[in-house]
Amino acid sequence: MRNALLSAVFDQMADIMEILGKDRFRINSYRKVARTIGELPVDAGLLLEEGKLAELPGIGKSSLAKIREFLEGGRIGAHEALLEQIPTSLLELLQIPGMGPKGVKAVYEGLQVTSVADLQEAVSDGSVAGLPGFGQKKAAALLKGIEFLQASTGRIRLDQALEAAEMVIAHLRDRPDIDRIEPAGSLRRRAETIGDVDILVATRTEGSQGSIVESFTSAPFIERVLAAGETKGSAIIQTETTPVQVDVRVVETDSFGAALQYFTGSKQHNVRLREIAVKGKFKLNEYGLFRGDERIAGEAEEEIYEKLGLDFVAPPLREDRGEVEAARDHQLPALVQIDDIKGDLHMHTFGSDGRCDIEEMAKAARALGYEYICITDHSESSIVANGQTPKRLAKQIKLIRRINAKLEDITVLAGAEVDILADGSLDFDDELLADLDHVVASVHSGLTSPREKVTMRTLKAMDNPYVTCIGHPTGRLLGQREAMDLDMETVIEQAIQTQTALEVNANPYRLDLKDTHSKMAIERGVTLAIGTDAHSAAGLNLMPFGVATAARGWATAANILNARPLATVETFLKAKRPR
DNA sequence: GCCGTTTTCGGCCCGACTGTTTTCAGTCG
Repeated sequence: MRNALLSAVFDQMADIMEILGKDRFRINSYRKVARTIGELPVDAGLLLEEGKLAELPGIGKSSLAKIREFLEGGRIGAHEALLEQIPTSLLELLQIPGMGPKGVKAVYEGLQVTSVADLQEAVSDGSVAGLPGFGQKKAAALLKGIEFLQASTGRIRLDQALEAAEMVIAHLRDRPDIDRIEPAGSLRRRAETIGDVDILVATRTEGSQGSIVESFTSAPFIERVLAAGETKGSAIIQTETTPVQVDVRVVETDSFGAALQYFTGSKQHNVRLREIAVKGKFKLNEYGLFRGDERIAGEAEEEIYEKLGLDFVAPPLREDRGEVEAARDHQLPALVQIDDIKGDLHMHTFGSDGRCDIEEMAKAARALGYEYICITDHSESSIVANGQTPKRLAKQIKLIRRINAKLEDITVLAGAEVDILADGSLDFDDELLADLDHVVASVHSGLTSPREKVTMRTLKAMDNPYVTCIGHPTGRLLGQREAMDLDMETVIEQAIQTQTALEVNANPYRLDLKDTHSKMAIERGVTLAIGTDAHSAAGLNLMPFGVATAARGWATAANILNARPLATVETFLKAKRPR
């Protein structure tokens, strides 16, 4: 999609202007355009044609002209003019922790440093430490920063972030001087990937803040301490799978709510709130909401919103994607929650590449309080996943029926995850599919094909009267594989026309549909199915990641197929079949 | 560069930590 590229160009223009020392408000507006375009669930070119691009907040006349220039000619003159003013390699330096635009400018102008390698050398020979504003410590910190950058894998997945948070919380929890301890930041908002993990701690014990920070920075799992002050500690910790940066902030209990609000973000959401505060002659910071010197809210997060005239905004919505206006107008959705989920319609067993049998999955699902599950093993052409032949599937269907008759308190549906082949046809014929209760159709190969091709395959699969859901629609694997270039508008339209559900795959590698696509689908009236794609009984526990992603797409329980009782689900699954 | 139930001009969110400094700039979130 061109959006990502266009967004990167605006960000790069902002980066260059920062190094050049241009007006920061102007830079901010470029950043805002970059973010708006980057988050669009549909192609910017489409919106441009429809004349809707200029309606987006933060996109004015000048930005619109640049966007048009890019979409029509693949370039922006202003961007190229900026690029001519500095060596492009300088932009890499901005990635180094501790290196900002001013620092980049200083090493460039003072030492002719233009790359990370140059900087490393300049630190080693002592010349960086001699620059005005720099010194020995700063130089040493930069070297560490370069090492970190080179070792880091970038953003981490939700499950990895959760693991890091749990390690830190378990380490601190037993201190008697801690009243409350909770993850904040993008982890609390359940964003699809996490930069660093924020943990917020409340204490009412006088003078114990520094000691709490200290007990964090001296924990056994700490790899390197980045900063340690009276109220904030920052460190790299080693989890099972990856190093993670964790920030611990300690506040007094009576400002915990304000701090939780503040540190949960997002940054854009908070900016909106502080703007509202300023207009109402208040001041909002992490210590509370103030009118003059008087604190009028702070201990509870809910109070902050209430005093600002807003309904409480659940953390997954805090992205400045319309939630502030909706909170003001009392139009926020009642978000789907994990307790709404009544079943799981996507899982694998020994039948293909799962590691448990049908009964084990059913019992684990029952322990989760589910009414029903559906077994959806792979189809024949998924050879690496030990996909089932038609014969094996026919046998499995009988087995499922037998087990279902035996089990109490839970219904096991028979299904399959059927490959969508290169021409859009399916791996099983209709006769076999007709024997199933639920058919998840998924693309597993040729994900890098052009937009027309991957879209055609998906649309054609939905035309099949037995396909009840499209599994992990874009096929992305976070940090590993790009999403297919699906024409999501058309896919969503087809999902409505054919009464096919779209999956929100709950696996933290996938989260597919992602939040913005889920939102778009829900706005058009598509039914979503949150599936874990579990390959073992433990995999069923991934459901909360899917629920959070759907909630980030503004989903209510009514939008979610598997939040409905079994009878209603069965009606949906039969709706498109020939009668 | 964007934007307007106080504005088409004059604003545009807030504080902690660090290191280099004698009062603060840069970076980060």
